[in-house]
Amino acid sequence: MSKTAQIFKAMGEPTRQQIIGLLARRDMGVGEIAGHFSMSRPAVAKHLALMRRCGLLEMSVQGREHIHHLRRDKMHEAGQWIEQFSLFWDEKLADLKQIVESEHE
Amino acid sequence: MSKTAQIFKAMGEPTRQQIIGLLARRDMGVGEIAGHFSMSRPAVAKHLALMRRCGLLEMSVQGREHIHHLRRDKMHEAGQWIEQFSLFWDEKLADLKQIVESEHE
DNA sequence: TTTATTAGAAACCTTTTGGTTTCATGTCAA
DNA sequence: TTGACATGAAACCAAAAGGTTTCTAATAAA
Repeated sequence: MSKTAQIFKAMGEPTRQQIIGLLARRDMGVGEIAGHFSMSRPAVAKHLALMRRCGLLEMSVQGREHIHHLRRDKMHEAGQWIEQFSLFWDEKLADLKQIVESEHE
Repeated sequence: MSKTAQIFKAMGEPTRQQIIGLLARRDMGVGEIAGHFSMSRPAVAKHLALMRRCGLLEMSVQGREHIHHLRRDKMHEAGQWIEQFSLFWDEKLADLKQIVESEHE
């Protein structure tokens, strides 16, 4: 599976989207993150592990806390995959069409 | 599940990413799309149905063919969800910090 | 009006996913 | 050093996902 597919899969789940929302504000340990959800801490920990595996999160051990940090650059990478297919190229192709047509005037 | 989560889930699977790649070039019927894969046509049809349900694809019946069309605007919408958390805000917050600090000079 | 083509629907199967509980480990603090 | 705290790991479970085959329904073409 491609790198972007993994990141999209990571972002395509409500709990993980909320985790992104939390970590966008500031870095947090596993316990604090889990505190925002009604599910068990191990459940949240598994989401974090998945997000780490695809590079979306980074972890640093500080004493007994495992601080998680959002890799915004990885999110941006996924965003660029989208833009590759997005409206952008429609416009570029329309421009190109115009250029080619104007050459025949 | 949020709209964007559904779209990310749709884009977070290799086969569906390839389908996006195909439909980015031109609209296609189910059979032609399935022709690009080694799996059965019903399997591909199920992927298409999922992508339609979340609004990523649009279908129009032309005779006995069901033509599928990529909704680039929906992709772009998902892209905007990403940018909301992306590098953008880091810069904005840095700017804001500078403004606040300069007011105390 | 048969026959071939194009596709959706249903039933079924296996693997993955998202959750649980329980247990083990490392770290801080009394 | 003993106990409380923060976390990971493992075993387990139900539901969802991704695939298959078979059957049915339209439409086009002979």
